Amino acid sequence: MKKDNRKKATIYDLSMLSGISPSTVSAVLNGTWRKRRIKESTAELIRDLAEKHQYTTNRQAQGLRRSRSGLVGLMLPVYDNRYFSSMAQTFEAHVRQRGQCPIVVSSSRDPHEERETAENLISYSIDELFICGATDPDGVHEVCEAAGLKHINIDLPGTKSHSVISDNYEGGRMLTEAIIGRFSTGDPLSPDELFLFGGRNDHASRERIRGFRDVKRALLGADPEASIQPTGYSPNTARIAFEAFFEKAGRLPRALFINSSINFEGLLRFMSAHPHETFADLVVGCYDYDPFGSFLPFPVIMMRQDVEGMITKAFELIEETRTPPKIHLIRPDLVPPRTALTGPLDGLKDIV
Amino acid sequence: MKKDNRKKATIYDLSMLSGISPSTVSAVLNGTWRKRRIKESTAELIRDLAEKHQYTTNRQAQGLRRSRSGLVGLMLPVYDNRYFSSMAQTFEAHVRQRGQCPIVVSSSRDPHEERETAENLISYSIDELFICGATDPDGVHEVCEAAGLKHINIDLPGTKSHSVISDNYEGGRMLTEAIIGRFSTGDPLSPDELFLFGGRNDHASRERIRGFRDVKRALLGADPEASIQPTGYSPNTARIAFEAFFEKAGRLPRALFINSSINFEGLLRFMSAHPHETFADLVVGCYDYDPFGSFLPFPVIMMRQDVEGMITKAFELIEETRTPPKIHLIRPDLVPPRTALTGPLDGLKDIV
DNA sequence: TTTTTTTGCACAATCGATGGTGCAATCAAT
DNA sequence: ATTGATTGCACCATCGATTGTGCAAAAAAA
Repeated sequence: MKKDNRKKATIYDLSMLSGISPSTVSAVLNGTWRKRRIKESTAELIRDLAEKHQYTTNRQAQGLRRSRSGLVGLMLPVYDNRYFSSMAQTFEAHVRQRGQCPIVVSSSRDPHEERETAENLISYSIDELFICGATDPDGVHEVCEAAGLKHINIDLPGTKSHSVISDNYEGGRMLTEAIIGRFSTGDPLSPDELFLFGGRNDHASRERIRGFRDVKRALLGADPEASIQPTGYSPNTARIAFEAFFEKAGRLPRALFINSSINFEGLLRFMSAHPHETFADLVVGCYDYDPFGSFLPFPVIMMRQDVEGMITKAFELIEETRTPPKIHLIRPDLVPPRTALTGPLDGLKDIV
Repeated sequence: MKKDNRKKATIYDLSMLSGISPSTVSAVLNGTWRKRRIKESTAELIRDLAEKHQYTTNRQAQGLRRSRSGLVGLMLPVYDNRYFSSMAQTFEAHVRQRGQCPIVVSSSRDPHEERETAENLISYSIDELFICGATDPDGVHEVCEAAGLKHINIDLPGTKSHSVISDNYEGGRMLTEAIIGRFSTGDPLSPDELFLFGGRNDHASRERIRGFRDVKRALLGADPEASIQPTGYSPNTARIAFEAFFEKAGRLPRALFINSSINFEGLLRFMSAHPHETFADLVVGCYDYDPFGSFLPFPVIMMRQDVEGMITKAFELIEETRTPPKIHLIRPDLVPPRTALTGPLDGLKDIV
């Protein structure tokens, strides 16, 4: 059945076998054959032959010729948390639906690696690049621009191309309000009992902090400078910050605004070193949603960023290259404690 | 500074500009120039020119010529849980360290999509394929074999190529023992109070179930057939199973062996519909580790599969194509409740 | 000085698919 | 029967990089 195993059949093989020219074979197999006035019967013949020999087009060659590869890139800071992994999952679904091939890579929040990654993807002639959570979106923009590659920022905005991001200010407000709302009027929260941990000096953090402060001042009347503790996006630096606070104050604040689920993992590390009682009256608000995080032994309010909405909008906006760069805000959703939301996985078939 | 923006420089451009032949330019830029006896000064000249014009090699062309692309593929069932996302994260680190480009795609546990995905990746001339958690690894093997592509199974084994998987039997045993161990001799667990939920009829589930039953019989003296409830790998089918059980029995079992963190999400969904008290005396053992899952309000014992170990072994074994297919077992680790382990993210720099 | 060896590079074919162009053969119109 | 239009396909250059081969010029050996 199989002729020469090992090596894939090419249009030249099919050409030899059928006595039809390679260009005609190509036209039949890539769908442009009607335009080229190829006979139906000829097309039929070639299609059968292709099927029989399990022909698949060599995309490297195709990409070289067409100078587009069918690859669509997503650059992520990291994979390993539910926000970014659902980003990858959602992105992939969209790309595949368009008949293209998703290629997801991470760049570790390192501006230099971000540029290198972009260069690297470009060398594969990807057709579009979605830049998610980049530390230096404008740097990546330069690289894309120089290569004439369509691109768009997600999660963290740039100034030189369109961006689709969460409405972090509103999200910060909503989350802060919700945290404060957990405390009864009989036992109200004082301004120095609500702290924000995590994040760094990026657009998202700044906006969330702005929302946090505005609401805090409005509802609690004050907002001591010390109540903001940016720790970067790493579990460990967050853990250290919690430990330091605990060391100094003898306890955790009653209420915490945690700037990302990654930082929340820092709290977990802290928790593992301290008894349950330490968290008896704790209320946590966390930016980012994690289903397991929502069910911890203390109330955890989470902000679910609308990943589906962001990706959808990004696919629209990436086509629009003429208008000046704008930032498109997508509203995140407040998730009350003990809530298990459905996610991108729910779209899949259940096979038992 | 920039000459002709928009289009990337090629070796032909550099050739024109320098008056040196394309082949020499190519040799210099791909490192084979010593072998070709190119003068050091010529090489220098070309390298400078390349730098100045931001030359990067067109990998499509290179791949076409060399018939290898520098792409290494990882096929995942899904992204969106901590097991698979850490798999992606770890895989990516390994591939990049080898100077290649990772390309991660998911295939939704659908045998047909698995094959199509493999075909698709092959059409991009990927150099190797890591097949993770495939429903039909042997089907994918066929496709790879026909294309002469090196490949290896991870997480779920095939019979036709090497496989690196968790020691699911031992893992199942360890987890079951640990669950039973949580119950004091004063209030021992009876055989009909320990149930296994989740998974399906795949190698991993079968082995875990085998371990579960062996330990259960040994320690509890019996193992009613009904205590195994495979639900497939979806949160929702698991939720339904928990609801059904609760409906019938009026309560949950005191002890649960949950076959994957995905199924654990089904328990979360169940939890959100029931008050805290329902889970007051629950003990859960979950195959897969999720840091947040480890801190739920009841004791959760988790099995952390050694992703780093599996990937490392897989990279070794994928080279070994002569020996008959073997299954390599990697021992997973038992994670006690309230434990926050470090993960692949901890390797990254902390930038604040 | 002549012959041999080495150095340094250019030439051209090739990887597989694409698409502009050209040209017979068939068919229709005059 | 002649001209003109249409059909059906083959030819060939091209995308950018790689690599086997060939051949002058320079250096070394005779």
